[in-house]
Amino acid sequence: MTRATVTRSAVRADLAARREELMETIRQAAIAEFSTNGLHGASTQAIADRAGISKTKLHYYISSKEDLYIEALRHIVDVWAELFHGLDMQSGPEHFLRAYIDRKIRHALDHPEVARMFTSEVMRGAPLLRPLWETSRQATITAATVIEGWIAAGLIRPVDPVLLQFNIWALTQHYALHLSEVRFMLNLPDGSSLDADQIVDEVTELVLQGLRP
Amino acid sequence: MTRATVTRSAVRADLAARREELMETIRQAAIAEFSTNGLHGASTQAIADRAGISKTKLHYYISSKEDLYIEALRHIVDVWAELFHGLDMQSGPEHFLRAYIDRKIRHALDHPEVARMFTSEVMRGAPLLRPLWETSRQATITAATVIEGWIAAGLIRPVDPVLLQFNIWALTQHYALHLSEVRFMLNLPDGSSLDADQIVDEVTELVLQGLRP
Amino acid sequence: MTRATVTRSAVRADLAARREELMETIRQAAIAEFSTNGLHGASTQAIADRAGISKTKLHYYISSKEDLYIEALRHIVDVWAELFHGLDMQSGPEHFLRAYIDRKIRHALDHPEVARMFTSEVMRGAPLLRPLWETSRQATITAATVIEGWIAAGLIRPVDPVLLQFNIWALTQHYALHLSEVRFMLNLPDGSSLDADQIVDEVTELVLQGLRP
Amino acid sequence: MTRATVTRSAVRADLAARREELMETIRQAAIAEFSTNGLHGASTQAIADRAGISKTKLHYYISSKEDLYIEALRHIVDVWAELFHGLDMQSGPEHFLRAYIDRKIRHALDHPEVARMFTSEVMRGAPLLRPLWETSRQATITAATVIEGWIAAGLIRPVDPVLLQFNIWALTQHYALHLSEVRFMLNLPDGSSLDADQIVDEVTELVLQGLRP
DNA sequence: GATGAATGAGGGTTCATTCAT
DNA sequence: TATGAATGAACCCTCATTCAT
Repeated sequence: MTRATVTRSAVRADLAARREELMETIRQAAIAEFSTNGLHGASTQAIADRAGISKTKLHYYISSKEDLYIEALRHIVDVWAELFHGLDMQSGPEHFLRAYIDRKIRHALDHPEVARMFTSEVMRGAPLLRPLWETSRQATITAATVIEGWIAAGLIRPVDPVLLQFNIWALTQHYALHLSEVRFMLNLPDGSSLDADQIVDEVTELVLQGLRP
Repeated sequence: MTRATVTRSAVRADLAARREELMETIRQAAIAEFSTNGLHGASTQAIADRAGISKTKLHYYISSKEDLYIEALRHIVDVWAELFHGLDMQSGPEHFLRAYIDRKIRHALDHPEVARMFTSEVMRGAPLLRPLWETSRQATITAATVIEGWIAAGLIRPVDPVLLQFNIWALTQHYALHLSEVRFMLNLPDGSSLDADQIVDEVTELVLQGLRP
Repeated sequence: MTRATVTRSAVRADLAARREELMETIRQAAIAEFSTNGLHGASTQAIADRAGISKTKLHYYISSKEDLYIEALRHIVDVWAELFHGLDMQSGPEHFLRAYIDRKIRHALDHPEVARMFTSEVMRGAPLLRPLWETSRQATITAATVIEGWIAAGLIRPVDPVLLQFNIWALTQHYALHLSEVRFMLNLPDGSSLDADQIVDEVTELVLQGLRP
Repeated sequence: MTRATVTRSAVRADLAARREELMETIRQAAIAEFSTNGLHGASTQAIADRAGISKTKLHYYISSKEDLYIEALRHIVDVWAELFHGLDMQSGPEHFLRAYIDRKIRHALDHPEVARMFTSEVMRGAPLLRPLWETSRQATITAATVIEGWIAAGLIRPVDPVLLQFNIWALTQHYALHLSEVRFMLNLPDGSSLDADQIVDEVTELVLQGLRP
């Protein structure tokens, strides 16, 4: 390799890194805006402002608002899938559910915009999320089978294995979605964060006790 | 009263009735649009279309989009308050929770747009809902006191009385908010309705079992 | 009819008239712009300026730029069809062609933008004109039959009856399309009009002599 | 000359050739786009796409869109001048006109974009073509003198010598400009080519017969 | 010579709202 | 009460062009 080649490829790598960094900034800004105002309610101007760039520059990096929206959804789905990679349902209901609920609630409270954007899309009827959902459906079915195994083994009482998943999902997402309501009812100041430990505890106990055979 | 007076006041009453009827149509249209696209994403044109009137006529009957939004929120809060008027917490946890969960889930599944618009506003930080929330906060506190009584009486195991309310809220709202997701995961057709009986059962059992002392 | 009814319907008629007048103004402005810059090159701002209204107002009266363009094309096709309603091919080639060429050239020179917008669309491949062309095709076929009759009767020499129509079309449109070129080559000032009489004469003679059996 | 010099100048010549080749590609792409959408309607992006290069690269090779447009016009004018270099009007009207019409129509049908771009500019009023037109005007005047000689010699009937040129121009350009219309009226498929022989024949006969003394 | 990044101006169109009758 | 007309601001996005390397 000549020195020029080295330099050039180094420059190229640098450009790619810069670009990726900016794309990440844009994605975060987009998720924040979309989670607050929805696809139609969010403006590219607001996203650009939040990302600290001009609207023109934003449009240089995305192909369209809808595309950015879809890309963000895809990102969310990927991140959630990754979040539970290490968890093993074979370890039994108690161990698994403790770990799952813990991880899920903490992640939701750390990134409430993510949960909100997702729910916002689902509330619209999920027209743009649907193409990305097949994997989730498979995962749901697989999990249902395992849960049925738990029931058969007498580890938990008989429940509908799919509705159980929805119920846990509801409990673990709720605090991120309704942060403003929870804060208001608890008389907490606006920017304050909730007591994640306590929420994890309460939800975990409710579920585990609720499933006891 | 002269005959003319009678006639005139009858006409006036008729007009008022017509007006109220139209306002109700507009409110429903507004809730449907706001629940789908949020405050910023919903257009007065779309609301007018849904209500079957012209945009100009819509604006003749409302003072502004935001005002219509607030009015709809107020309506939602009122309806929910009314929904639980007959329920008596003094009847004990089991009886009360069975009735509450049943009524709440069925109402949510019958009017999913209502739950969605509410959550949409909450996810935004509830800027316009806050002024209407004081009553709810009082109700939450009152309910917490009753729950603490249940705990003291050994009717349920010790839990945080406010988080319990949130958890129940989460479980009873979730199916209305995430209808499209639930349908997708269960492979149900698009317009289909869920099995309310089953959901009520599963949620009720989870909560009651989860609270057993 | 009550007086109020009279007044109201009079007002409505007035509004309709105003509207039609404005639509005509807009159409003329549109044809002028489209003939100069084509569909893509013309801006709604320029059309609005030419019509003496704001861009917003223009968009209140049209549904889209493309729609306005199509509407203008339709108008052109209709006007041309009407232009030759009175002419009777049964009167024989000489009489008919004299009248046709005369009317066509004068109309083209009086409304050169019309001919230009049409040719502009045809040069693009006529994607938006095509749906409006079926009638013209039928008319071309009908005319071809009559011309074949002329040939059979020995009134004109044998020619291809469709190409003859194109050739006449070419000769009668050319001066409107290429006004600027003709003016330049003849050293005429910019706004000047051509000697229609002379052009009609020269073209007529060329065609009639050219067809002599 | 040293060997290094040879090499260097060879490289330079190669570069120049490459450059000229690319410029030709760009010019063709430009003519195609300008002929379809006009100066304002054509985008440098579309031209770059058609030329198979990036927009940035295109702008590296041209100074501006308008300049490219002018350069293309100049090219067209030059090509047309060259096209008739070999033709000698002194050979008399029949021989000359047969050759001219033949060459003109075939060239137009082979390069319809060229004829279209030219007419597009003329229809706009030829603002950018005018500076390139002086030579054409001289040629027109010269040709008119020759034609007047033909008339004086009784070779053709008396006609206006300039309008005759326009009429021939009209007939020989028309089929290239209105290809889509001709195809439609003749029910020919979209990409099909016309029967050049027949068109040349028909136009030639019309003109020669039309000029017979 | 070549290329990714950037930009101010402008593209068509819709917005919530007000005006005029 | 009701409605067509009108509007300034904002919408998403593309434009021709320049910058920086």
